[in-house]
Amino acid sequence: MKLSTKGRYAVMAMVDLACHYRGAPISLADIAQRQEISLSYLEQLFARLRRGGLVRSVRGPGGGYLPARPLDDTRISDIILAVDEPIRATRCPLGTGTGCKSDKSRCLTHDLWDELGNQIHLYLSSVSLADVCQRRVLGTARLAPAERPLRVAAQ
Amino acid sequence: MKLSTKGRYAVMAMVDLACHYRGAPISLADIAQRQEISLSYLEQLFARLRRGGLVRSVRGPGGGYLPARPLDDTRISDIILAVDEPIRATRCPLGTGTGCKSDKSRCLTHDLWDELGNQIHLYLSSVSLADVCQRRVLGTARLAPAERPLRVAAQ
DNA sequence: TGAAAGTCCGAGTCCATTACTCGGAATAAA
DNA sequence: TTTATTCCGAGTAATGGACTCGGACTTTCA
Repeated sequence: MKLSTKGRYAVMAMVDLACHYRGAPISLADIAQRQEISLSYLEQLFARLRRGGLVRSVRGPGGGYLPARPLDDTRISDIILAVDEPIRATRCPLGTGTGCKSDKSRCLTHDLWDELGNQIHLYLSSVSLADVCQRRVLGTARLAPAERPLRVAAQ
Repeated sequence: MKLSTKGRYAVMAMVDLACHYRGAPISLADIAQRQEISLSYLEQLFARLRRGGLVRSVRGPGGGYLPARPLDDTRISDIILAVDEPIRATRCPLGTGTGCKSDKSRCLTHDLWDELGNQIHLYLSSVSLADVCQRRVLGTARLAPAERPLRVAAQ
């Protein structure tokens, strides 16, 4: 789970789309203007989102993009995963369950990064587009841990 | 809280230092060899760690670095904060409590990133160097949330 | 039927950061 | 006084992120 501004742009755009969606497709030009993101860059992002099955597209005048799923069924983690490359294999391959490059002894910090990745994924998959549109975000941190609505993705 | 490979290198080095520390200073050359990080790069990282008060240095032959504090008192978040630049002010200034650039309506995703930053900091400040050295890392995720030892930094 | 509004696609550019290298100075132990 | 180390600043190569550009394709509507 990589965290770049690219992923943030994608989330901003998806949130904009979700919040303004009233049944008709929404054009990238609109989103570009509202969110102050360049149109061409948005095109790239939405190409990935479409391939990831998060949005549907309609071509021609009056066309644009629509959410492909119910808003409370699209999680923030889905968006970021669709847009960002899987982490690049540096010295210590984070995402992969495999051991580290130095075979001799297992990389001491490996478990740490693994677990951090889990935590991030856990949080981001507990928040849906609907949550963000309805400003139901900040509350989660304030709840007692037990009542926190963590819908963890199986996996 | 930025997450770069730079911060990961710093954590790897600090963990190496902590785990091998037996009272005598440890030279960067040793760490460089064990962790396969270039010596000069380590020098840069440790310059920051020293300025951040995380390590002490001893010059001359037999010299090197020592942890400045007890191992269970140095949290992973301290290391990353010491090494990484504060997040650069892009369109939506994450760390700052201020509003977003577009004054008209508050950036919809702002709270989300804020909260994610909290979550990351929360986790990384709940893990100490001692935890990593003694492989007490993976356990935390398995605990029920209530028993999770979250020592949140005041702030 | 054709112009216009939109998506689609690939290539290329610019820039900041990362991950280094290099050279040398300061310091302290042997 | 040699040598092992930290310290410091400057420079550099490579990488990836954040775009731009040009043009194709698709569909609506006048």
